[in-house]
Amino acid sequence: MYSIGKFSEICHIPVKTLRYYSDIGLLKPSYIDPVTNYRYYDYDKIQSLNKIKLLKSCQFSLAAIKEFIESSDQIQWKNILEHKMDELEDQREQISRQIEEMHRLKEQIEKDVSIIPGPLLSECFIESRREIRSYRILRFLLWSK
Amino acid sequence: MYSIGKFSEICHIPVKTLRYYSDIGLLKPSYIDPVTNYRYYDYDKIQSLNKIKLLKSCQFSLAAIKEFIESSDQIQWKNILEHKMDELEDQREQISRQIEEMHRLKEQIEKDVSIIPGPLLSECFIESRREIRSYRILRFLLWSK
DNA sequence: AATACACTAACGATGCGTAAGAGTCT
DNA sequence: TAGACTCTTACGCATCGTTAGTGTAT
Repeated sequence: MYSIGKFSEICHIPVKTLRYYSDIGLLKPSYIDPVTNYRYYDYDKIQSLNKIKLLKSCQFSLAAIKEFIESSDQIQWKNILEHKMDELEDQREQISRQIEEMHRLKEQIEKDVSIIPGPLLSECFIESRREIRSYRILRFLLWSK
Repeated sequence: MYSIGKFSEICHIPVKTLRYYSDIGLLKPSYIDPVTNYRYYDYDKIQSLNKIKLLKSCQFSLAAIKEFIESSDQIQWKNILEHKMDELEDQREQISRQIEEMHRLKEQIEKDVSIIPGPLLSECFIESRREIRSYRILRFLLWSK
């Protein structure tokens, strides 16, 4: 049985996090002293925590992780993993698009920092209801007060 | 001058968001009726909002966006963009790693769902202080109660 | 007795969504 | 006057970090 501090050390996880997991019922201590309320963790809680850390590293929410642990429906697992993988791939694509956008923006800014063109406001207005495409306008948006 | 509802429509942004931006001083209404507290927005606030949306789409926090708008130091901009791009690239890499991990995990689960090996607890313990590499153990962690 | 360790309670951060209840515009 | 619109206040979410004040183990 480890005190919360020892267990925290062993698992490389903040004490506060352990207390939080205890509070939300995600990882309950093996024993809680009824007098002092001190939390104590058994050896096999280490693997429970590892499971949580693994799922967290795959971006599952604590609520989802809790569900998984409580109901270990084997067929669900595959679906869940696949769904999460799709999500992650979407995220990756989106980030790629953001990076591209920033590249273009940076190039524009590097090319002529000094010139601040004044596009028609109506143009801005139109752009506001579509995707923003013109980097002349982008730059304007960024540099105008 | 647009009411908050009209402005929200024009800019395709929730009313609540506008109120929030107003509260934190990110996008102040052009005029606030001192009696009713109704917010009214001028035409040129559209571009201000576009600027915010652009920066938000690049994952800048509202606090950061506020700083940018308030202090338009031209040289800073390049650094900020570059720094943010690095951040985004790190994020993308991390997601890629997560996807890979999940692929392997899924394969393992598909290969033999029924077999739940029991690795030594000491092995788990060792793994807990390094990166988790063994997918035999991973699977164990996932499937054990 | 000193010191490290543990406890609870509560606020902070991020960016709004979602009521609830009341006043205002047209 | 009805109905749509707007206001403020406050809780909720996710995951802890960070005090603050107090009790406990060694």
